[in-house]
Amino acid sequence: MNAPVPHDRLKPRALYEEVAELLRQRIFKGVQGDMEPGAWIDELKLAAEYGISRTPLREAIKVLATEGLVTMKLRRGAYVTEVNDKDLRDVFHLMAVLEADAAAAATRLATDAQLEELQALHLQLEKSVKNRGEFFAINEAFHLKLLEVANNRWRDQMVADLRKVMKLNRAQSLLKAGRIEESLAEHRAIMVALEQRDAAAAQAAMRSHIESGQEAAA
Amino acid sequence: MNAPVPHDRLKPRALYEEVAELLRQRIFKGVQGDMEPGAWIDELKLAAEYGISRTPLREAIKVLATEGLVTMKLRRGAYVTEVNDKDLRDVFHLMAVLEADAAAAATRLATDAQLEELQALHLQLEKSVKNRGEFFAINEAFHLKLLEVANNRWRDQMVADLRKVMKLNRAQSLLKAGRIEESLAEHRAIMVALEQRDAAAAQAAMRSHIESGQEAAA
DNA sequence: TTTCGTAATTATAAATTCAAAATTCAATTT
DNA sequence: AAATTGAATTTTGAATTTATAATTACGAAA
Repeated sequence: MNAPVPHDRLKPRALYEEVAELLRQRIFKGVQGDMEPGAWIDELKLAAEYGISRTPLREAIKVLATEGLVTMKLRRGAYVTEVNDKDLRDVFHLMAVLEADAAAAATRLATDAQLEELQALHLQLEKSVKNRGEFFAINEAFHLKLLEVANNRWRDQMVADLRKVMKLNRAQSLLKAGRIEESLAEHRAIMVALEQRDAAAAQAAMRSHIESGQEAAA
Repeated sequence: MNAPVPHDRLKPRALYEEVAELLRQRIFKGVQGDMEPGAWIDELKLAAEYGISRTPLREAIKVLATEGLVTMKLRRGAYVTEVNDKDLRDVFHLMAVLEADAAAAATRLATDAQLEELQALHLQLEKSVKNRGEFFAINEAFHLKLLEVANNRWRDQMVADLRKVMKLNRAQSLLKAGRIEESLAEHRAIMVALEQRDAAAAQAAMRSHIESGQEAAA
């Protein structure tokens, strides 16, 4: 009856999404040989390697193309877009601009309850200094919450795209010692500005927070 | 066997790109009945209508999904994202933030030659007040040139995506009389700030310029 | 020897086919 | 009569096949 499935796998996400994620990692981790910046993408080879057909692979490639990670040439295929240090700086800069704008918007839009939620997350963050993994998780939750309060789904999408690039590239966990305390201090400044509903201060604090993170990652 | 030859010549772009553009227009022009916000997308029907197979159609849908115009549900298909007035305001706001940032960056990065190019475009703009179509074309060229000078391809891509939404939605050509003169004055302010290499002034001028355009389009 | 043209090879784009999942409708049971 | 389960239909997701375009190589002619 039900013949044993040769390779049964839990598939929560769509296959092309999965593949897109794998490709992003290969691009940014820089698997030497193939998938390095400027290299043409061999559809057949990759499809064979992942054990899938070309269809979901091509769908994934098109998604990456709209994200700017690969460049498509008509009837020629796709090649990995070159992502150098300048690109990374540019991405960080946009992240700073967008999140700073979100912080400013949040000073106007946040309800008292939402401010308390942010405050609660901040307190959790203060308490998780020892646990690095937890710190990063809560940190991300804080930023996501702030974006939610700022209430602009188009900005959310943009930040998410930028985050994909940043998160995969490098570091993030390579933060030097002392950076966590710095980061906490910056978060405190952001919280103060939010609670005083000082848009300019919140914007400035968030911007310098992200730019500090950039330096720490370099 | 069946050789109806639906489309004969002139295919400069990829089919899925073409289809993506058609779908964008249908979404924003608001073809009543199908493709209105919230409506599920019938792949078979659309593919038949355009005389293509489902493959390029689905590729186009995925592109639109990463642009935020449609939302994909796993194993359920895609539906047209709802784009209401708030969305439009949000998009305009982000446009203002990003272009203002570009203007600020341009004050630092522009070479003298580039400033002259911008000045030349601005003069063309001044001279095209009578011809509305020409005015919009040169205006767009000016903004694109500024982005080029600001030199951040990730921002370019974001602005391009936002522009797609704005351009298709409506208005833009529905500018009320007198708006052109206003717009010119704002452009003059931007040019002055650029030539004085005053980042803050350029940023503020561009931001108010875009926000004025928003009001005019409302 | 070099250049232009044509043919062959290779890879991508699109269409068709196949499979899997979800929704709907009907039937049976409580 | 209502609710739940199961089967059938509909629709999406993936694989395979077919067609088309581009590049390269080979040959002939200048």
